Amino acid sequence: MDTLEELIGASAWAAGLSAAQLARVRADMVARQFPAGAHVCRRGEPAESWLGVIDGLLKLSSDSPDGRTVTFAGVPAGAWFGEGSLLKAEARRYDVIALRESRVALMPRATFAWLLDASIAFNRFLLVQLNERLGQFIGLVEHRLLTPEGRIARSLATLFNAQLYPGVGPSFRLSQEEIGYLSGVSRQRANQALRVLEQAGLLRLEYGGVTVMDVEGLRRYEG
DNA sequence: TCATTAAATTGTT
DNA sequence: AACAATTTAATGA
Repeated sequence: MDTLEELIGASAWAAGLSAAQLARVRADMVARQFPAGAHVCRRGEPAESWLGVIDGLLKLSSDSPDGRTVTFAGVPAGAWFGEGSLLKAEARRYDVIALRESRVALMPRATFAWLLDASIAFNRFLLVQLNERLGQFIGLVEHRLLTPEGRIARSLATLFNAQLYPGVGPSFRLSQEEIGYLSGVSRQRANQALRVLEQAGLLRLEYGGVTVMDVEGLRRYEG
């Protein structure tokens, strides 16, 4: 995607809005560009907006006290996130970092709150979104118990969640280094594990990307 | 269109 | 972490 307008057009929640509602949403939102490695949000910051990814790839992560980085989720283009902190009026619970150069759309909290009151379609969208995320986080609990193959399979399966990330097709531009960041393994180990998964017929590796052949297989993979 | 070069990514230790 | 090999993208003749 190239523009804020395109992102809105591709978003399920926008389809249910009236022309007038859409007009206000468009007027209130802004887009910002972040270079690779930059913080989009910092943990502990007050959450002032709902975020959508126009282009690029973000990760939601947190640094534990002992210095280890735990990644909760990768967020590809077309996805929206951050509703949890807005709904509870609390500080951001995680860091948001651009894994590659990315463009992000920001909806001010006031607009978000207004949509919540004004649109049933918007509420429905958030309900599904929150439910899908709950599923993701339940899966996260056992993430550390899995082999590197299992972790990567799990991370990819969540990234190819059609409900949360409608912009992600079967083949996706994603380097092995990025897969490593999302899965919590080194690039070297990611490279090794990815080829095991390819041998198992679950995905196909290409230069600079992957094609997922069997999402369910990845989700169920136990290594 | 082809050749050259730089940058990105992968494969391996 | 470092290094070599491979692929892609960009450039200019």
